Amino acid sequence: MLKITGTGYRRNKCEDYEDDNSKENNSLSVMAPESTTSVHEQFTQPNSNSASGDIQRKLNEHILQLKEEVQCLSLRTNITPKEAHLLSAKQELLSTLSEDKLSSDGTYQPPKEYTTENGNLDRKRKQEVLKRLYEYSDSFREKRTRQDNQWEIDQLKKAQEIVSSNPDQIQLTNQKEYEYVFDESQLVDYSESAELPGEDSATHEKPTHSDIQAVRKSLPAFKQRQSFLDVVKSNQVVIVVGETGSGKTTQLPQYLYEEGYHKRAGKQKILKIGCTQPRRVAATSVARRVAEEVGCSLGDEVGYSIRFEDQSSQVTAIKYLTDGMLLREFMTDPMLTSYSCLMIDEAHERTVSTEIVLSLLKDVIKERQDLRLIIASATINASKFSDYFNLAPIFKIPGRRFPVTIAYTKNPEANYIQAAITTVLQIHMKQELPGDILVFLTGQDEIETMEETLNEASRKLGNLIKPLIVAPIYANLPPKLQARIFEPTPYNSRKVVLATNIAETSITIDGIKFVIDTGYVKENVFNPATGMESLVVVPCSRASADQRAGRAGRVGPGKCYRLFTKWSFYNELPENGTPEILRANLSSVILLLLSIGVSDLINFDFMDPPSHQTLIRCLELLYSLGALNVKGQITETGQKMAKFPMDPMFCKAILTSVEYNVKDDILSIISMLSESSSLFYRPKDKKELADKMRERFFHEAGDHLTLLNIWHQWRDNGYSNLWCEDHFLQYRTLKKIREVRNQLEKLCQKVIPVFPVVGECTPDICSVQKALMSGFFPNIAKLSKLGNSYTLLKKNQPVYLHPSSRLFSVKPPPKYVLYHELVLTSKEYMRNCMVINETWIDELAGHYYQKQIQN
DNA sequence: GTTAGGGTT
Repeated sequence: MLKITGTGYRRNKCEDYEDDNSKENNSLSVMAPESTTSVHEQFTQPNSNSASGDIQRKLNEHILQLKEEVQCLSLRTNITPKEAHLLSAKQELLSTLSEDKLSSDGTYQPPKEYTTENGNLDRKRKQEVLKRLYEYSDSFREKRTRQDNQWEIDQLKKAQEIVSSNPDQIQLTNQKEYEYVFDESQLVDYSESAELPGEDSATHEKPTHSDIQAVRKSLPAFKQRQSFLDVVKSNQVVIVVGETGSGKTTQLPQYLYEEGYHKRAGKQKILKIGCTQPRRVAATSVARRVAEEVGCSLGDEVGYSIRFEDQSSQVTAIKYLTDGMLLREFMTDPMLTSYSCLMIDEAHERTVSTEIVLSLLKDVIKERQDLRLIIASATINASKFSDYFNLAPIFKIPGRRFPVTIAYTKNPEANYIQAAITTVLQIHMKQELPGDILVFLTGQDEIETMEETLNEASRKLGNLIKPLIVAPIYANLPPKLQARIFEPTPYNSRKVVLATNIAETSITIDGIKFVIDTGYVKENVFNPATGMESLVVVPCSRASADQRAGRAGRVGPGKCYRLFTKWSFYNELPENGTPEILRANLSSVILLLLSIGVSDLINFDFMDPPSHQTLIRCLELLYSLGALNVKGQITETGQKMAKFPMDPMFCKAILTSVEYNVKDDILSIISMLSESSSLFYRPKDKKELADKMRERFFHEAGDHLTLLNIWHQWRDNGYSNLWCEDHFLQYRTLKKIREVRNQLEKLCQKVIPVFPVVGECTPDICSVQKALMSGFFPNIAKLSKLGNSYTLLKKNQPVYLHPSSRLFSVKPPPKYVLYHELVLTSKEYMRNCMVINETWIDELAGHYYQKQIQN
C-alpha cells in the first residue's frame, strides 16, 4: 500500500495542515483502494458493459501504438511544451486504457469520472476517450511548429543567461541533444492554437506591430495608462504598487516615452527615462523585451547599462540599469542631468544601492523640479516610501496571477528538513501530475542532505511511486548542474526543486504547482565593532514568505505548504527583513558619498539610518587609510580610491602597488579575493578531492599568494574551462575575476596615469605582501603566548586560523598574520591569511598601532 | 581540525 506512514516517516504530514482558505479544502483521497479489478480485466471481461468488439480491437491496437509513442517521447531529454501537452494527454489515456499503469500490487483505480458505479468504464465515456485518442494521434504526427522551435531556442537563451560564463559548453550540449533543425519550409502555423505556452508565446512568433500592441493592451497596467500619466504629470514623486504580472516594469517607462518625456523643449539632445533593477539579469532581459515592443534594436531607443556592459547610446530614451550603476553615475553627474524620469523598481527589496540612490534623489528633486521620480514597491511597504517622500501619492496597479492556497502546520516543526521531506513525498503520492514542487531551504548543506534523503526514499519506494526528479539550485552550484532545473519534467514524473532564496526573486522555474516553505533564510550579519561577519539562519519575513508562495501560482492555481503555524506567521515572522544597510559593511558606500560631496553623514537622510557607531568606524577606517584628512574631509587619495568599485582597503592596496611596482600581481590577487567566496566548488561527496586539488596551489606565504598561483596557472593554461573543472574551480567565477581585473587595469590607467616607481624596487614577494598590507593593516593578528590561537593586534580579541587556510598546517605557526576577513562560525575564524614580517608593522602601520608597538 | 543566503559597482 502506498502509505507514507508505513515507510518510516513520522506521520502523515498533510493531516497536520490547516487550510488558510477553508473553502478550498480539496483533500484528495487518492489512496489506492484495497481491491479492485484491473482496467485490463474490465476491457476483456465478456460480460462487461463494453462497446462492440470492433472498437475493442481498435482500442487495443491504439494502446500499443500509444505506448510506443509515449516511450519514445519520454526517453527524450528535451521536449517542447506542445509535446509535453500531448504526452500528458497520452498519459491520461494510457492510464485509463492500459494495464501498464497498474502498480506492482495491482491496486490501480481509474479516475472516478471515467467509471460507472461498479468500477467499469461506461460506454459513453469510452467513446469519448476513443475520439480523443484519434485526435491526439493525428496531432502528434504533425510536424514540429515554429513555436516549438522558438520555445527551444528561448529555453536555451534562458539557460545561457544563467550560464553566460560558459557559452562553449552550452553550445556543445545543444548540438548533441537537439536532433531537430529549424527548417523554414516545414512551418505549420499554430498562431491560433490556444493550448500553447503562457503569456510570452505571442512574442516568439516575430509578431507584427499590431500583435505586440494587442499584448501590451491586455496587461493590467494598460487600463490605468492615462491615470498613471496624469498622476505623474501633477506629482513629482509617485509610489507605484504593481503586483507581479501587472506589466509595470515594461510598460510604465514606455508610457512615459510615448508621452514624450524624453524630449526637451527646444533642444536636440534626448533625455533618458531610466529604470533601475537590483539585478543584472533583470535589467538586460527587460530591456530586450521592451526593445522588441518598441520595435528598435537594443542600444538604440531602448538600452541597458550594467557593469562590464553598456548597451546604450546617444539616442537611447529608455534605459534599464542596475541600481549600483545609477549610484556610480552620481559620481560623474550628481544632478543626473541626462534623465527626465527615473523609475526605481523593486524598491521594497531595499538593497543598499537602492536606498542610497533614493536618499540622493530626494535631494536632487529639490533642485530639479522637472525630474519625475517613480518608485515601484510591493504593497507591504509602499507607505514607508510614501512617508519618506513627503506623502507622495500611491498608485496601485493590480496584478495578474493565479490563486495560491496556503496551508500551515498545526504545530511548530522541530525539524523542518524532515517535515519538508515528508511533505514532498505526500504531495508526490497524493496530488495529480504534472505539477512540480519547489522547496525553500537555507543553504547548500541542507539542500545536499535533503537531496540524498529524497533520492534514497524514492529508491526504496521503487515503482510504488512515480519517478521523482530531485534538482538542487543554489548560486554556487556549477552552471551545468543548475541547468537541470530548467529541463522539462519527463512524462509521468515529478520534479522537486530544492532551492535557496535564489528562487525567490532571481530565478523563475516554470511548472511549479507546489511550494514548500521552511520559513527560514540565511542572513549576513556584520558587526562593525569587530569587523566580524557571520551567516545566521533567521526566520524569513512575511514579505518573503508571500513572495515564495507566489512562485506556486505562475502557471495555474497552486498550493503553498508553510512549515510553521499560522500564529507564528502573524506573530513571529517580521513584516519585513532588516534592510541590508543596517547589516552591511558600508565603507565603500560611505567613501562614495564623501566623494560626491555628502560630508555630513550623521545627518544624511537615510530611510533607516545606520548606527552612529557604524558610521564612525567607517570614517575612522577611511582616515587611517589616508582617504580622509584630520578634518574629516576627503583627500586626493580618497578621491582616487573612490573611483575603484571596491572596498576601500582594496583600493588602498592598489594605489600602493603602483608605487611598489607590483601592480599586476596585486590586481590579480585583489580580483581573486573579491570573488573568492564562490571560487571553490566543494560538493559534499568530493570534499577531500577538492581540498587536495587546492593544495597544489599552496604558497608558503599564505592564501593570498595561493590565489595568485591559481590565477597564474589558469592564465598559463589558456583560461581553460576544462582546467577549472579538473581543479574544482568555478569557471564562471574566474571569468568574472578576469573581467574585474581588466576593469581595474583600465581604471588604474585612468586614475593613476603616471606610474611613479619608488627607488630600485624590483617586484618580489615582499613587495606584494607589503602592498597588500598597506590596505589591510587593520587586520593583523599576533600569535598568542600558548601558540594555539591568535589575538587581534588592535584589540584584545582571540581569533583562529581557518582550517581551510594554507597557514593552518604550517608549523610552527607564523608569529604575525594578516587576514582578509573575519568570520564567526563555530569559532572566530580568520579567512584568507598571509604571513607578515614584524618589522613591516611599524613601517606601514605605525600610525595605526602606535600604542601596541610601544607595549 | 572546517563555511559559504542573495545581490551589485
